[in-house]
Amino acid sequence: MATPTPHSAPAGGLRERKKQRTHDALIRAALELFTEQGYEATTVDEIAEAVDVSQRTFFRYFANKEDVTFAVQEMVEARFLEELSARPAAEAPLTALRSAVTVAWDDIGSAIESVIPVELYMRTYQMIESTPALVAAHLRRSVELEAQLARLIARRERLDVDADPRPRVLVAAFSGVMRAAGKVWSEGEDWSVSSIRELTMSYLDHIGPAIEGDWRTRSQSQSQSR
Amino acid sequence: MATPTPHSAPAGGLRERKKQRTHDALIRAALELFTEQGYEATTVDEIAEAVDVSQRTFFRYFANKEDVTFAVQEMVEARFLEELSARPAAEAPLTALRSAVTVAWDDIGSAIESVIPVELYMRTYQMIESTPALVAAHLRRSVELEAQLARLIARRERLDVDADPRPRVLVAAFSGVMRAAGKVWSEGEDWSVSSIRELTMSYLDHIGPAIEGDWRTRSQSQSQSR
DNA sequence: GAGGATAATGACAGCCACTGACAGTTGACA
DNA sequence: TGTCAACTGTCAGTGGCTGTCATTATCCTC
Repeated sequence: MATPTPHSAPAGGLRERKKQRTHDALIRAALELFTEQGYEATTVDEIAEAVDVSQRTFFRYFANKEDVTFAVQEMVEARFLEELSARPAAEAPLTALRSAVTVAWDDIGSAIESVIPVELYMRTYQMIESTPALVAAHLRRSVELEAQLARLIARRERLDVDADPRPRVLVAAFSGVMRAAGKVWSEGEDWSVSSIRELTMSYLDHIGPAIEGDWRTRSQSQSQSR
Repeated sequence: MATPTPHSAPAGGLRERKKQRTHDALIRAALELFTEQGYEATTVDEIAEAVDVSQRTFFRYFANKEDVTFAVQEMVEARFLEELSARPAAEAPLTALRSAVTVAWDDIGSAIESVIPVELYMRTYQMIESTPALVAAHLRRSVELEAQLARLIARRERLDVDADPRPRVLVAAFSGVMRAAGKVWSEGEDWSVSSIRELTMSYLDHIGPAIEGDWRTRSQSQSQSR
């Protein structure tokens, strides 16, 4: 269903291209169905049928129902990691993380547009946050990402991840804050990219001050009422 | 299998006690089987059979296979929350969290001994950390706990969780650090309670300093090589 | 451009987690 | 002791996921 529209000539032979098309079509169909009628209410058979392949074929492309849900997310993460690696060594660790996030959000469109529209990605994100089974999967994936981040940060700072706990500690705090921002965004009403971008940034700004002890001298905090 | 040994007279009538016994027996059987032969390699039928009830009955006690895995964990968390609520208002937020953790670890025995030996709990913890499906579930549960913690902290500090991001940010960072410690412990060789207790404390000590920028002036860090 | 090697797919059977429905059993309590 | 309500077992069925094998489609070589 729907013309695949091969933008620029995709690499590889016919076999390769066909595979890519089925792969992307499965993602599109799955996310469309998930966001419309819910994750659990959608069966793998439905997805397969929408793309006109057998259920068995679906499982040859994706190890399980969860995997197809996070396929796009994975592309975004790859972009983020790439950007982080490219940050100048002079930047402080937290600053580098923050900058990489900024860049990742800024060109999310170009990173995924060949597969799905950004708007569907945003809707998917919201659906994930409101589906317990997917929240769990999302978190597990985050933890795996954290491990990579910690290694990257450690390398930048010429530290040994196993000998010095600081990279892991920083990354854990960073990720926690990112998740908190994502959750608040998903419960809000502004589903735009800029919205989550701004929210993320402001949350990151609190990471330092929030550790200190005397909160009774209320210094800042913008209203985040939902 | 095995005598249930009702220590002190458990409350309620016979029906109540019988239910409690089945409940605990299912947990024991499940954790024993999981830690011996692996989570995925153990079927619900096996667990039910070990306790001599039908599979259907298992699902009347636990919503799913995951739930039985975390039943004990839940008791420990309840203990932790209780302790946090009891901390004096004068303590700084992070200090209160840290103290509550200390206490929780200190009397973990008394909290769970009526159901399983601490040693089995420790083995279960390791199994969870090395089983992807359970890691995911564990994380989702952590997030739910975080929400409660944030509310508690906000109350202590007389803040509105929805208006001021700091409680959530602090708790996110705290939880991230706790998880990092738990993971490192599970990959190590010392399976004792004191071991994870110490590791947790030392990780928490890094939460402040790790945020700062200049890591090249290596100040501390004990060897955590595995 | 025919034909064999190889990769992708479909069809089918089967396992396991989980659920709904209904009937049988057992503890609670008048 | 009899009645009610709670608890349990049995059975049938759904959906995620896997192994196997025959079939189809692309690729590559001559």
